Amino acid sequence: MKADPSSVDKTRGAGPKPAPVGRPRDPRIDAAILRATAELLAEIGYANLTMAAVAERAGTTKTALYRRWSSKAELVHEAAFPAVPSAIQTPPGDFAADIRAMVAAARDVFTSPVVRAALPGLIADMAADPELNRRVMARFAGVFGAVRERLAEARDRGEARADVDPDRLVEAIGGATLLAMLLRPGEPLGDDWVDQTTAILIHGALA
Amino acid sequence: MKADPSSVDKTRGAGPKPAPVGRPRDPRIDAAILRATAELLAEIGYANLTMAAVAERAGTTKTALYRRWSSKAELVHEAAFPAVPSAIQTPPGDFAADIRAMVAAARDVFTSPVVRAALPGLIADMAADPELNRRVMARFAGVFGAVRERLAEARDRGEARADVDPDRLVEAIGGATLLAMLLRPGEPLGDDWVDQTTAILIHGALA
Amino acid sequence: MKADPSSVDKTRGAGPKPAPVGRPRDPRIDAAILRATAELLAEIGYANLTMAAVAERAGTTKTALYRRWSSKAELVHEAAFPAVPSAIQTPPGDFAADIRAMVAAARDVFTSPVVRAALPGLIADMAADPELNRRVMARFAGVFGAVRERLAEARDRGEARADVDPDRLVEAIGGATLLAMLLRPGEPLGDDWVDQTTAILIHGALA
Amino acid sequence: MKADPSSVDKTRGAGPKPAPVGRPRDPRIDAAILRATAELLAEIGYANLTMAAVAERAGTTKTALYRRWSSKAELVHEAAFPAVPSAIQTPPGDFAADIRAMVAAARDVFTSPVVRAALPGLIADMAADPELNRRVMARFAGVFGAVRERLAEARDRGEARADVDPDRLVEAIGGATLLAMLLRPGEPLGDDWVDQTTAILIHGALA
DNA sequence: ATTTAAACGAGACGGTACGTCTGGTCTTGTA
DNA sequence: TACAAGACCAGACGTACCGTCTCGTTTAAAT
Repeated sequence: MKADPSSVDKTRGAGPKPAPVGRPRDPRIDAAILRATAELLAEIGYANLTMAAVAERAGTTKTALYRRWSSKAELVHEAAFPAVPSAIQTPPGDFAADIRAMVAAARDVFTSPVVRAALPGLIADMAADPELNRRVMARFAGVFGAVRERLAEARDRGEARADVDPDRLVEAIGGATLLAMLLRPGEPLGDDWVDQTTAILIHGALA
Repeated sequence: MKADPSSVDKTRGAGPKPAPVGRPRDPRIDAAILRATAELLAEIGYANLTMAAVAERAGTTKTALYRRWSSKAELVHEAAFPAVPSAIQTPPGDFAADIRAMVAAARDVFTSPVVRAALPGLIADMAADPELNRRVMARFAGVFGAVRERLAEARDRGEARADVDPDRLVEAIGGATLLAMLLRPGEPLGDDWVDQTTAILIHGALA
Repeated sequence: MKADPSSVDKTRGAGPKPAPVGRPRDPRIDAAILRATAELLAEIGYANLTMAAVAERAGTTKTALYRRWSSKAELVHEAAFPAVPSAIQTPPGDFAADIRAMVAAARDVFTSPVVRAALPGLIADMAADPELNRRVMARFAGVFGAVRERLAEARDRGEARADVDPDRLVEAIGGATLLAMLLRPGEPLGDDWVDQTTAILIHGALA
Repeated sequence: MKADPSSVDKTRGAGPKPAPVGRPRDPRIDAAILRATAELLAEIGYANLTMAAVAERAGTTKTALYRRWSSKAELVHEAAFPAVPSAIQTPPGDFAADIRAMVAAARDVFTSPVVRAALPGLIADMAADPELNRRVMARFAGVFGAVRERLAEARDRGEARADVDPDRLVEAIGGATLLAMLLRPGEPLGDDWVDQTTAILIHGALA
């Protein structure tokens, strides 16, 4: 569905020369479109965002948008997740701190104004378009890998329970954050929320 | 937003008599619409479902739909959640069993074909419409209350940790299930998935 | 290509009852669209006329236009030729006067501001769409018949040459007028033009 | 409007030397474009002809087209009328034969497959663009002059009626042919058509 | 041999109209 | 009053084409 994969794998070493022919795309237009999309998402939300409005605010035209992204969903997911943190920013050696950092990181990503505005609509589009689903998920591959890695290290140190499946852990962290965001439209998730959620994920609900 | 509350609480005793005048609604039409909506959701998904198509399959017209539901979202959420289990179906006294039952119940609700097809679109609409959000959430009030109740009982018995916030627990259970459903389009969530998720929520990730 | 033939043959006696069901079309909208089209043709010409602009001026929407006419060309031909004179307005018995009347009538039709603006574009569309061609020509069937009739009468009286083919006569009258209109953008065709053209058609160029 | 007049009057002696510097144009490209335009006109018509398609078939690019012709209409009129006969091919001294030759010449020009396909669209564009109108008409200046000349000679010999205006005669000949072509899409105009039309223009319709 | 200026292939760009689709409302005639 | 049917408003959709512009490359003539 991607109109042009070049923006994804610009420097994919498929050959010695990609031989770019014809007028090159204006990178300022790419940036202006993404910025306009992010602004409009925060201002009017996903449902009210139109390609024409994005084009107008970016100072370009619909044609230029569709040359780069094949649909509103493709554009939005790139504008909403320009960079997903692929590494956990805490020193290793303390698994409890790792989990808290993961929860906080998930909270930070999901409650940014742009993501809050984009994600519900994106979820709907992803459910209807497997290819889009795959592409969005690819953005989070780094996070998933980092969780998996920290969990393996903690297990080696004897810090983590052996029966904890990394995918289940990701689902629990990400799912709790996602649902909390959806249930509290407009309200932030404070550090106390992070603490409470972390407590359950670390010690469980049982005494 | 509800066009007519009568289909929800037909005999709400607000007064002595609502004085029904004119031709009464044909209840077969209500049923046909809901059935057509559920079928189409499973077949073509939320985004491709149109009110006109629902009307056609139900053998009626758009007018009849809008007389009963004020919007596509209102119709779909009623077709997708005809009945949400409001009580936990396990005998009390075993909090671990309670949690597993909750996870399994969430899994059962979220992975039914109709809910799978409807929920992503509903999430998008709910994010844009607080009133709809409120109405859908009301359907789950019973579940939330049940979780809260069981947790309180378990805490009284000393079975549950005192610092477990019931809202966080609901978010973790529902969120993990929701995200798992979204991440595995078309694939079921088996009993092993329930077991693994339950393990984390009961004992936590730490050794 | 006609979106709905009902506006053409509203009372075609195909059966005892057409049984009109559903909300009927608002005839004021038909009139407003045709009026807006004629106005815009005269103001900005065929090429610059857009369906959206017609809809806006008519106080309605594009949907309503396309429900009635399947394309810009279909709409314009109906707006440009609301009524083509189907009879010659001179007393019979003088074939020279008949021809002059025909030339003057052709001049009147072709040099009206709306027809002047519409015809060039219509000619282009007709060449690309045989069905449209047929429909436009049908509007002139009455004129053609009238010419044929007057010619036959004149021949019976011995006034007209026996070898004059009626189709050739129509082509000469209409063609000369059409070309004169095309060659003089914006300029009128006066009575002297009618006299000169009539002279050739009556007496020929030879002495 | 002409992008570059060089293709029309390459050696216009406006100055001592135009001093052609830089890479000269490839004349094979001029030819290929005109041939591709003529072919596509005959195949898909004026409305469906796009500059991109012409470029592709000619094995070149849009840039090369616009370097030579400033618009689709400019290109088409040059492809459709590569050469208009500027003189009448009959021996002088017989005005009736002159007229028949003019009618036949008009028929030959207007019914060639390329002109048939191009003219309706050109008429539309000419009506909207006076400059284009002027340029196309200039191609027919020779024909007009020839008619005028023959008419003057015939009048001097006493063969032609004195009140015949040459412009009216041109309009009658050209107009009748144009309209006949438009009214018979795809059908040829035979010699009998020429005879019948000539008869009216020579002797008139009156007995 | 080098410079220069324009032609060339390729394709992005702004602009604009197209005809379609959907959501949700309104207006008929009939039951 | 419900109902079937379908017209209505409003507005986004994605496509297509026009004519311009900007690259990097090639080709001749002038230096």
